[in-house]
Amino acid sequence: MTNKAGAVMDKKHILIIEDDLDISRLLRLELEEADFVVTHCDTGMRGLSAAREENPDLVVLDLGLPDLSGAEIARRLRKTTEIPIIILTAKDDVSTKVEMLNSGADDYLAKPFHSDELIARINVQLRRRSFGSTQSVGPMTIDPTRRQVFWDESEVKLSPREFELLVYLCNQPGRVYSREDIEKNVWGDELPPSSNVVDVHIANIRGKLRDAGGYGMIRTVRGIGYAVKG
Amino acid sequence: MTNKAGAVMDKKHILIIEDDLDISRLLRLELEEADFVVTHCDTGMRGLSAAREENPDLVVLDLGLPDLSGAEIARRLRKTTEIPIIILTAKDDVSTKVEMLNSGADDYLAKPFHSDELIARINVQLRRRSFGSTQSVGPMTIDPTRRQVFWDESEVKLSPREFELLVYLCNQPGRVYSREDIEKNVWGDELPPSSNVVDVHIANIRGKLRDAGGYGMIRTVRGIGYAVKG
DNA sequence: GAGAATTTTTTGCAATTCTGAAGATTTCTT
DNA sequence: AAGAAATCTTCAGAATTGCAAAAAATTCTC
Repeated sequence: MTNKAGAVMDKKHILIIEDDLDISRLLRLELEEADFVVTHCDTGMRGLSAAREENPDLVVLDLGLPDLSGAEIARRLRKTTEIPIIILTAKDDVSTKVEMLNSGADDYLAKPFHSDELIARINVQLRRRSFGSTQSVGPMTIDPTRRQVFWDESEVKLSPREFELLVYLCNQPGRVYSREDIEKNVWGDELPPSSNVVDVHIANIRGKLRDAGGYGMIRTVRGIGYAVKG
Repeated sequence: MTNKAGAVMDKKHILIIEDDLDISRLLRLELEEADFVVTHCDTGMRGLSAAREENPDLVVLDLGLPDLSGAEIARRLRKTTEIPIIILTAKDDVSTKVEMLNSGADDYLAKPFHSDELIARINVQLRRRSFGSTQSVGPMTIDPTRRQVFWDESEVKLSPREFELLVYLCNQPGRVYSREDIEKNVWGDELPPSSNVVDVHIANIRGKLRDAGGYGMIRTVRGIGYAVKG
């Protein structure tokens, strides 16, 4: 998944529920290669609790697990969440497909499959959901689709520029962005040569975060620019 | 374009873009059997304009049309709408699949296919996007089949545009939709560059909701657009 | 085709946000 | 510790954006 300059994009988390270790190991490699974070469970029960606890962005579910049927898992996942589910299986008959899709699965891929296709289908599902899931930096949470920032539970209301600036800095928490970088990416190309807009906005963001109880989230790097805690 | 106020509209509308008449005729039968309303176009250009005018709920797109490539059609559809697209084709190679899915298609089915599977996959797409039956956002209830909105128990009478706009915002409660998104998806055809129709309609909806006792349902996000509480 | 309802555009106003300058403060260097 | 450089704070005018009311245009209904 490529990344345009300025966009917040953390890695998506995929949960694999699969009892065949050879396949799961291979899948993990392929998906990590494609820049996903991967968790693996080898039974349905463990998968269900993992889905609840880790809140993945998508579940890849193998049919034919030892403890629970795939349809059962899909239905129980659907009851509590809307996490997209992609079924993976050796069975390729229409009735199974239809049953699974009606049980709440979002896609169905028969083995043997090509990992490029799986990745493309994963991306389709992720594309459809919230365009950027919430990102957390310490106790601060940024939700790009809602355009909201929270410190712990309380909302920090930012102006449009302030929001974009903070999102930009959170692109890579810890990384120091120069004023030049910030001006180019948050303001565009045309700013007067000696303007302190960036500084002023940083100060305003700090002020608003402080009102909500947040200290020391943005670090000044003298002579260079700013960075958020990483 | 959209249905007139009061018209019963519970059947979903599918647009088939397919140049092979045998297949399209068969598809129409199967889909109508499954209780969909079906429109058919035999070229890409006609398909694109039909998609714009008729605002279907889903597009079934055949690859290998005489005038435009499937990827081109998918991309152009995606530019203006979020209508789900299912690709239908004789080609079954991975690279084509990946290309199409990356072009904005939501699913891909290789011929020969079983119509039950196609219908199941259509339902998966529709399930995600629209609320078949009534949907509630807080004390507000939307009944798409009756085209009615309620605040608690009392009906809020909205004009067609107002209704469409509210339904669009309720697609993903909480998500901020830009004015551009809203214009493209609710109005479709290009509006004059500096029109504030969206704002005016939002104001009208707010007014009508307020008359029924509903406050703060639509949030303004300065510089971007609007979102319903979620 | 007249009148009503709806949609769109226009206009003016109010509120928010952005910006640049100037002075105060902090940090760094020697 | 003093001087220099960088950064922070403050604030008022400018620019942008959203809102409301009403007029104009369009569409629908009878």
